[in-house]
Amino acid sequence: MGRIPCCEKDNVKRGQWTPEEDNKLSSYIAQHGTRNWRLIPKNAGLQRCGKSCRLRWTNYLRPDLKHGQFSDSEEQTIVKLHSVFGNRWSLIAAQLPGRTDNDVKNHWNTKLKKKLSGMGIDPVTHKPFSHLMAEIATTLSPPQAAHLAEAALGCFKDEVLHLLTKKPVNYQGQHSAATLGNNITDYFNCKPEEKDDSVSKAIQQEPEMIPTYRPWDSTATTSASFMMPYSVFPTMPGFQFSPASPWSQSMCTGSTCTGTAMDQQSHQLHEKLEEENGDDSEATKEIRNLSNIFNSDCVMWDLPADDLINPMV
DNA sequence: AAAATCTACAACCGCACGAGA
DNA sequence: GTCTCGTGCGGTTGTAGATTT
Repeated sequence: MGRIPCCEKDNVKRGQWTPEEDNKLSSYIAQHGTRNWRLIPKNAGLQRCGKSCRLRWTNYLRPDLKHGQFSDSEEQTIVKLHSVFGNRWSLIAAQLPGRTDNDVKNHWNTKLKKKLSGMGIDPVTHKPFSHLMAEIATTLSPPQAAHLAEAALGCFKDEVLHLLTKKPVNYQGQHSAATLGNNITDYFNCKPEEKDDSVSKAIQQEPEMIPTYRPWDSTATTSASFMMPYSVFPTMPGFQFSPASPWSQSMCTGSTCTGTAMDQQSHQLHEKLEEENGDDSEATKEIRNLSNIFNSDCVMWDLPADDLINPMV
């Protein structure tokens, strides 16, 4: 025997709320409050389930709710808190005045999750994909690790193509990230039967390039040029993970991350970009944006307790 | 201009839990 | 202790509008 339903489903309206229904509900609650949701639709003259009324009120009609786009600081807060609490939307929303758990959840699922993925960060663990792969790879034999790397490459295909095509990489070096980018593009474009060899060839052709390339190097022009290699090829022979890419400064929780050194690198990168491209260039803005969103104080344990609107357990 | 696809967000569903009888 | 009820919560679905093809 299950629970009795909260209302008779045959007699209730479902779907979008009309302005008239909103008015009825709002004016009833203004007069009588929100006690006993089961009785509210009946007394307010609404053919709605009490639960539906409660959701409409809490997620949309409440006068203290904030409608509209999330600010950068709100997004930062969500990412910070999600890295600690996971999908505890109500906990996260409690720190954002005027936002509901539904708002936060929707924003996460539609925007922030993709944003993190596009930056090479696993939205579940908040670690760079490269760290996760490196961790997994330590338990695998070299052939298995190579297969894993290629499988991951396939997963990142869209993001990689976006990064590589959004801003043309313009670097005149034989051993460049751009060269690697071309090899990656070749990999995606080649026939399936050729793919087994293409990645390893790409790496073998540029073995000394990957560990020595630095984003603040004067030949670097875009974020795409250095984000890719570090995020996709950590398990490749001769490759050492560098925490220099913007997102790694805050989001990586591994032992390889050293905040002070990375702050300096980040600062150098900003200066370099501004010097080369101008303060308002798209590339500079993009780097600054990425760094600002996930700067070094973005981890939850760096948040001063006083900053929290509602105390956490 | 029309169809297809994508995006954002509102709404629903079912489960869990606490309070009170 | 247990049953019912009200509510909170997170996952999922539906859909309107925007964008792309």
